[in-house]
Amino acid sequence: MNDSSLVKPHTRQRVLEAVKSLGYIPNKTAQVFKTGRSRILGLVISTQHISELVYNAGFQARFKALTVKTHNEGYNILIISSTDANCDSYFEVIKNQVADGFIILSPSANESLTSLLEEAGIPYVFNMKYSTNPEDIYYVSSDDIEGGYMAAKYLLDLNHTDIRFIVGVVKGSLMPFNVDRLNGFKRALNEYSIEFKEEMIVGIPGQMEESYNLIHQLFQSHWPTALMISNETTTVAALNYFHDHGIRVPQDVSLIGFGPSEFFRNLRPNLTNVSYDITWSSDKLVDLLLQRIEGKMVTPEWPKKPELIIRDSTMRNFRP
Amino acid sequence: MNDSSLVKPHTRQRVLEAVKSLGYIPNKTAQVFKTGRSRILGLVISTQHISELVYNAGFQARFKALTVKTHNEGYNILIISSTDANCDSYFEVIKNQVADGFIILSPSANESLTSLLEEAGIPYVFNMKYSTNPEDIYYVSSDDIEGGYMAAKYLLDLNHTDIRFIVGVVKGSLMPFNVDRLNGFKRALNEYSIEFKEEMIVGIPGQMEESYNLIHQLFQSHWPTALMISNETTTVAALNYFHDHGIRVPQDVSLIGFGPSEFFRNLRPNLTNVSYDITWSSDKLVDLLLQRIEGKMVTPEWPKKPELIIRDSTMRNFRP
DNA sequence: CTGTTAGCGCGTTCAT
DNA sequence: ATGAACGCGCTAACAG
Repeated sequence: MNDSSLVKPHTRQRVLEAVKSLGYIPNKTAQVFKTGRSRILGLVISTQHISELVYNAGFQARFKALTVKTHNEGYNILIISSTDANCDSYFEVIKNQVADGFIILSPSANESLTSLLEEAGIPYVFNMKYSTNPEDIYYVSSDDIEGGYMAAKYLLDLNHTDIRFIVGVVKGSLMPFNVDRLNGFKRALNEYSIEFKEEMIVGIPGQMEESYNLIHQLFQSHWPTALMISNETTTVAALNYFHDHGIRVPQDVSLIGFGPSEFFRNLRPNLTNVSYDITWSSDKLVDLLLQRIEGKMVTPEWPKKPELIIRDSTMRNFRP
Repeated sequence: MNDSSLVKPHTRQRVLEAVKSLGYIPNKTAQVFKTGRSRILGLVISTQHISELVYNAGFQARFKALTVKTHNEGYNILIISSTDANCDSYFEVIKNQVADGFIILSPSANESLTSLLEEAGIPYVFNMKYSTNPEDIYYVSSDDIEGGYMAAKYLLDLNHTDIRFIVGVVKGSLMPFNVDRLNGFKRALNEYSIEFKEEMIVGIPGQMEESYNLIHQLFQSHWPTALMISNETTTVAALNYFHDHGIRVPQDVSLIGFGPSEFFRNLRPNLTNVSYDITWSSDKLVDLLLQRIEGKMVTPEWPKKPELIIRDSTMRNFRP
């Protein structure tokens, strides 16, 4: 049944016939037990993350890319949702799953989780760098510093100086990739000798309603000439707010989004955006995990630079 | 370790200490093998379906609802993607997975798949009715006839008679739920003594680009006063087309969507839509499957009626 | 309450 | 080229 080359075609034929007539189905569980390989990869996500799925185009794109790649490699994905954002609880959940390895989409991974996984000998990868320890190499990051830089530089070139950078905030602190984007933003300001002010950064929770309200508050108190928005849901909320209040994009305010280009192309107006190659990074992530699991060779690569897609939501600033 | 009530607290304490000091982790695979229960539910999806994930709000909502419900019941979801649309291949994929049961999101299930699963004793449920055999009871449907009816009736009450019903077409044929919606549509026409014409039905593939182009063709040849659109992607494509060509909603054309209310609330204009309770039906679906797996009692219920959410994309027709 | 043991269904090895 | 036997790590049943 397992295509062994030691079996005569005739014998195989007879076996297969018996299988068919008896309706025999091999016990997959016993196979997994015996071989120690389930060909399942665990995808660890917080339940909160799943709840924000609608309109979170970045997650959708990553989910799709991971599923397709995993399928092509002969694996399946097990969705492992953890209610608790506490990272130690992640380990409890992870070790209780049947999987050959784990992809951890964690906004808040930490070093104790890493060491627990390492000690237990469980193969894992993270979708972003979360620690400063140079020995932590099991992640595929994107070049977020460059992303923040290129968006800001483009706006500065268009004569915008009154910019607001809207970033998602989880439990009062910035996600690591947002810290990077922010640093890129600051670097661009610095190059153009524009002083960075704290008020340029606007922290916003990722949900639609709250985003809408906070955009409202922002524009009540001060109307910037340009906006960079670090997550898709808030970008949609902002567009809706502008639509509802007759604020024209880009005439009254320029707007740059971050995320999958396809998503922004289907908005109106078409949005200028910083686009990351999520398919690429997802593929690399799975390759990295399979390397740990099956010793598959992987050529290490630098994070791919994001791309600035210029469309219809940005224009030159003429305000003083 | 398994919280047996037969063990003295003191002994348990000692065991737990040993576990900790040795770093012992139970072999989940062996547990699954021995007990025959993995607490995994397989979610069977075609790869094409996954590819259309972005903007497919109905799928996102169902995925989220299923994941949350499953998690609450102490199970995890295994994503099983099948490349082939051929249903016999589904069985091959399904029987090769470690799972206690399967949720099949198939647009094209058939009766041979059912009988294969039945014979093999594999617990399964479908997310929609796909056959006319009254013995096939393992599905949770929604009341799509009513959905089509209430949308059409609402438009007819608003004096619209020149209506187009845009429905997704897969491989040249309508999905079963679209057949139902269409029948509801016809029933409403009949009640108002409006003659049904074939041209009222416009078949469209679900993707964004094609939808956009077909909407364009439709409006080039004939401009109806109202549109009912059976899938979300096409709805977004239509809104984008109207935006790009200065067609006002609802002044120039009324529009009714089908799908999760939340999705349509975040569009501009806010869309009148027929809303199904996907959380409810997903919960019921998981309950039904768990009933088959663990003999859990389930009270059978009628499909829940959809709700017509009236918002800003529909108005009275004044054209003759 | 605690310690011992059979056996789940495979893949693998070894003898024929 | 084929058949027989072993054992993976755990749970459950049973003896003590």
